[in-house]
Amino acid sequence: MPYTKDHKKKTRETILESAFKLFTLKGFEGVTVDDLMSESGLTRGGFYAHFASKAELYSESIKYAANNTRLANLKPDELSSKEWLSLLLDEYLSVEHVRGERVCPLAFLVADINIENDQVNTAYANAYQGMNVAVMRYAKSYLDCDEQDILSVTAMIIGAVAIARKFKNLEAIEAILSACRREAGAKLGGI
Amino acid sequence: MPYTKDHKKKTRETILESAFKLFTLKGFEGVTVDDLMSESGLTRGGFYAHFASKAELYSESIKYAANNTRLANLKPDELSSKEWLSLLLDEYLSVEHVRGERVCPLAFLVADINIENDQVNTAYANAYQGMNVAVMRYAKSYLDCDEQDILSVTAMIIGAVAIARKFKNLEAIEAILSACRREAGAKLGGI
DNA sequence: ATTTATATATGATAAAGATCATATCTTGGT
DNA sequence: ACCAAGATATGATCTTTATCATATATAAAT
Repeated sequence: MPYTKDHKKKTRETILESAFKLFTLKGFEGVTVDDLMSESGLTRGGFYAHFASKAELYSESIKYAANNTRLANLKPDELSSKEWLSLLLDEYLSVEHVRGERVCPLAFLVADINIENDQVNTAYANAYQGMNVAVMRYAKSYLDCDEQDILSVTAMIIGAVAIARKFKNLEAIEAILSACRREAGAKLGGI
Repeated sequence: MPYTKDHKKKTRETILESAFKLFTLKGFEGVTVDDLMSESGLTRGGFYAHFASKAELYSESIKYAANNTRLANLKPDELSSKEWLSLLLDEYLSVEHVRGERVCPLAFLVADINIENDQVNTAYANAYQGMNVAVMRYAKSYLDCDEQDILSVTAMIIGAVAIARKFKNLEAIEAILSACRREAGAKLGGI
């Protein structure tokens, strides 16, 4: 038995992290298998030992990222509901997020266009639903709101970040972000 | 002088329309020059007589579409401000829109990923600003609102449509659309 | 009808990139 | 130290596609 027991699993996760980073920044077609493996310190040869195809990696990386956000994995009671939501909005609607320093696939891949690929779209749709469930849970704890309120907030913040990325002008970016920060905060009980 | 005077201009517009349709449905990388020209009833040969590159066509098609929407070109007084905005929201947040039967490039191309291409991003950013100016003009006529209100509404409806496209389930699509329809209507003075 | 500038089509080129077949390396167990 | 299973690298292959060079078609003006 060569290599340590979970060496391959570790490598797989390294690739998933590279994939998440590169795909969110450049999109499915903007990244080659060579790029992905270089980013992981490897070469293209081993790739197919880990994933059946580039498309499979793409959808897996969305799932992986959705399950590994800091905010989704806080210890219970580490933050109050209001603090959690407030932090979410602050981080989501930040210039750093738009610049890609830490990213959410929902905003970055919202229209990366492999529309025909069910696997990918389903991964996206599930991640979006997951986000709404999380937000809803926190919001319900102190606010009288329904599912529609939450959907409209998440659509807005995802839209805001995706749109803001198109701008080079920092003022324009900040205008979009702060507008949506204000509205989303108001909608979530004045946070 | 062969061909009628504006034959080439007409052809150019035909290509722009095909480009708009195909790019919005399939994204930049999802469409080949052959596809574009076939859709226009032509072949790839003539393409470079009209556009310097595929990327140039892409940004031109965004501009073209932004200037040729029905709602942007209504005769003055054909609709009241409230009617105009209400129609915008209804059409924007419709299942038909999500299905691609008539599309807005802002929602469909929001993250089509040629991030590095300034020409393309600038065309997008300008189209977005144009949309906000139009919405603002109508809203201001009967409502006390600021630029932030408008930005948050446009970010929301663009985000909603882009996200909804990822879903196959009609109920999920309608849930997102109607949630945002309600919020956007409320934000714009209860339309 | 012929000419000819203009527009379009056909075929070639060349590069990129996903995937695969084969070779080589790694390291836990002996 | 050595072996072998497991992991990774190297070097094709084959397809797709943007772009270009060249040939052909079109129709306004004569």
